Formats: sequence, structure tokens, C-alpha cells
Amino acid sequence: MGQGKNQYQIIRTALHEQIESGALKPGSKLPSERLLSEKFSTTRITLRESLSSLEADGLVYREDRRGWFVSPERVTYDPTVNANFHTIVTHQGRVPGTRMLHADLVPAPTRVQKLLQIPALTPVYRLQRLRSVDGRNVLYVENYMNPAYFPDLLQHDLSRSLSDIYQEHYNRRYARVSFRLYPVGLNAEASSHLKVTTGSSGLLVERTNYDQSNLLIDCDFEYWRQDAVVIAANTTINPMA
Amino acid sequence: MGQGKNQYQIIRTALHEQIESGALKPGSKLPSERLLSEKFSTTRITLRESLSSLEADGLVYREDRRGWFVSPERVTYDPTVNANFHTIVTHQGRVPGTRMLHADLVPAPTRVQKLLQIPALTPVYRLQRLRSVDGRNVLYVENYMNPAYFPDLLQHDLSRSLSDIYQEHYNRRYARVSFRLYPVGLNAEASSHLKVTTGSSGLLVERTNYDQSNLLIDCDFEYWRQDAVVIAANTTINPMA
DNA sequence: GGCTTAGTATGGTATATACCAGTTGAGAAT
DNA sequence: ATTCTCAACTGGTATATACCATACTAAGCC
Repeated sequence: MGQGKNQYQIIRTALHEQIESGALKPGSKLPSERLLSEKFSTTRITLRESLSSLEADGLVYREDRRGWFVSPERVTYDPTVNANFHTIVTHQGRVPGTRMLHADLVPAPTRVQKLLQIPALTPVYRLQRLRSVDGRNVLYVENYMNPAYFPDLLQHDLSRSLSDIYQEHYNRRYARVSFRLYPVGLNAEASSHLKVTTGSSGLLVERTNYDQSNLLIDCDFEYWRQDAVVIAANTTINPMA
Repeated sequence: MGQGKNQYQIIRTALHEQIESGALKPGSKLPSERLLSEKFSTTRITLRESLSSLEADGLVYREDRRGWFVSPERVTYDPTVNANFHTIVTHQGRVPGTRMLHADLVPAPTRVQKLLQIPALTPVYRLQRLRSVDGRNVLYVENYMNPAYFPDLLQHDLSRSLSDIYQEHYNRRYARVSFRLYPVGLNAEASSHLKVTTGSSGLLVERTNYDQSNLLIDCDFEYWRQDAVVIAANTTINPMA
């Protein structure tokens, strides 16, 4: 079957080798689609097929109307480890960044209502944040907290680590987590923040978190750039529920 | 930004609604690309963009040269639960199937060598299996076992559950697992078995498994149809390593 | 310096068309 | 009834071309 028969696969392989060999360095920009298609004696459409294929494997990524780039190494993310984004990224020798976009109190969206097991239209705190690695936006997060457990949350300095605020002001810490992973096409909100084309593929990690008393305290939706992360975990095997 | 401005997004939305409303039932075949593009007064290329977008969200899937279909509900898969494929799928009211493709002894591929922490070219047992839900192939698995822990493995009836064989003949059971998740374009091997186009997106779950004595006994590579599964887990939060 | 503005380059979207390569089903041959 | 053959149909790949929307740049202005 198909390694090198079709033209777009031949081009794909050629670009792949350029990346592997290090001729194209992580983070560097590829030549323009028009120039590349000319070099490979093909059309932009076919060339874009090759690029999309590489994109699906996370080897290259694009920024809307800016160009194609070679993907940097992935960050490893373990949802079961009690460490914040900053700590995890720093430990991997990378430079993390966080930008608070918005914090408010809103009626719980349907999905949040279900996850937090609260009545319809219950107000919940919502935090929207954008996180980066080495200056590249890789993660858009929406956090929803049950205000019953976090009175006056918005009064605190939300630019700090959430888990620190939980610990200091409410004496709560994450003790158990339940998460689900969906490969998705990124929605308009996430893709605009991550500067990718609407609908380009990403990874949605949906978490519900419990504190030391097994109370369901919050949930979040993490929209990752598909090529920026590898989800990993290391746990004991459990008997079936 | 982009919900309904571009034509391919309008078409996407229209098809999406047809699926949501139940006019197009899970598993049913969509009209041909040519017919659909005519109905929406557009070209096949644009229509295929809409379909690819829906495919990225796992709402539709395609079978190579057979057509496009509405995706059935996803199966939930928890890598931390000690239950075999058959049990998990049955518990969700679905009908599982397994086909043994090949079983042999091969020199460990580089990745396997690394994961199992064995010297280069150590022979390992390899099992290739294809698994289905409700008659649809959703998972291609390659299993690699360290023969030091499973002498004469191939002598046993490998159509049975692996964990049963482990337990019965070797007194070993899974106690701990480490796994990593990669969204990937499916390789030629996996895609031909899953009847998808080479390079179409899938989910690779790479597991390394330890027994009750904490011995690294095997690893496997699970190539899932991207739209067929949702990875979920439920664990305690661990301190950072 | 800092701001505005127009031009250019880039990727994003779209049309029209053609041929290739498996799948399928109907009909012929047995 | 069973098998074989072949034509029709499906999605897969490819060419050629055009225009749109945004990002960037360099020139002009204050």
C-alpha cells in the first residue's frame, strides 16, 4: 500500500526527511506553498495535501495566513499528576507562559451542569486562560468552579496558580481526577486563540476534579494544539467498576 | 470568525444538523460525493472539505472507495481498568469481535526494544489482532511480549483472552500500566486493516504493562479509529515524580 | 519617534475538470 | 446454484486557475 506511490506521499516523504535530518529546524518556517509547489513541480492543492498529512502526524503546523512551521518537540502532560502547568513545562526544560483572558460568573453551560452535577442555570465561576510553551500558544483552557466551594473566588489574584489559591484560601487540593480525551476540530474560540485555522485538529481534555474530601469541586476543558502535546499517564490497574 | 460564513462551513452545518436530528442514522451511508456536491451546488473538492471537517470531529467516517458513513456512538476505553476488550465492549451494550491476524517471534523493533528495556535484536513475541465493535473494525493492535516471561507462548490457543492465558499459564496479571497517547495519521498497515485511507487520522495508544511483581512484561500499540473511541480514566492524583 | 496607509505576500476558499483504483452488482458462462 | 467477467459507480488523486482575507512591510505622514 501507500508509502511512495502517490505524488503527495512522495512529497510528504521528502519533507519528512528534511525535517528528520535537521535541515529544517523545529520552529522554523517552511517556504511558501507557492514556492514549494513549484519546486516539487505540482499544484498548491497537491502540496497542501502533503502538508495536511504531515500536520496530522504533528510534524508541521500552520499559523493562520502566516505560514507553515516545523513542530517543536511535544510537551508531555500527565493529567494524573498534581502539578501545575508552569511546573510541568519548566521541568521539561521549556519556558511556560500563561495569559488570563477572562474571569466571570456565568450560568452553567449544559455540559458543565452535567459534569458538576448541579441544577440548571446554577451560576458558576468561569476562567479562560491561554497557555504557551517557548512563546507558542499551545493550550486554551476553560475552567468552571462550583461557587459553593469557592466563595468570592474572583476577589483573589487569579494570575496566580489556581491550585495555590485553592490551597491557601479554601484549604482544598486535588485528590482525584476523572478525564476524557477527544480528538476534535478546534472550535472558533479555541482556534482563534491558538492562531490555527478553525476546524484544524486538536485534542480536547475534559477533566472533573475532586478534592481531599471527595467533593466535586471543578471541571475544565483543555483545548490543546494537537502537535504540541503527548498525553501520558502511569497508574495502577483497577478492577472493573 | 467561522461558523457559517464560508460555503464549506455552511454545508458542514447542514450535514451536521441532518445527523443530529436523526435524519441520518448512525452507521448509515451518505449519498455519494458527486450527488451531494450537486445538491449543495458546489464542487466535489469543496464538499470533501466539509466532510473532512466532520470527520475530524468524528461525526462521519469513510471506508476506502466505499463511501461516507455516519459514525456510531463511541466506545469508552479506560486503559487503567483491568478488563479485556470483550468485557468492556459488552458492558456498553455493544458486540465485540476479535480476529487474530498473525503471531510470531521477531527481533524487537527499535521502539519495542526501548519500551521493554531489552538489548537490541532480542527476539520478542508479536501478536497482531484486529478488533471490531458491532461488526465495524475499530482497532488494530500489535502486542509485543518479552519471551523471558512467557516461554512457549505460541503453543497456547491465542484466540483466547491474553490476560486469561497470562493468568492461567504464567500466573501473571497486569498490575500497573504506563501509557501515552498520540493523535496520528494511520500508517499503511493499520489503515488497510481498518479500511480507512492511508494517513487518515487515528489515535495511537502505546502501553507498557507491569505484572504484580512490577516486572515489565509486555507492551502494545493500539491503533484506534479516531471516531470510534473516547479515552477515559479515573484516578487518584499523584505527587510529581 | 510614533502613527497611518497602501502594497504585497501568504495562506484560505472555491470552480471546473480529468483520470485512477478499488467496490459492487448484474449478467454471462459453467 | 456457483463462479466468472465486466461495466458502472465510488472515493482518491491530480492539474490549472482565480479570487478573498489577513499579516506583514515599507513608505509616507505627523
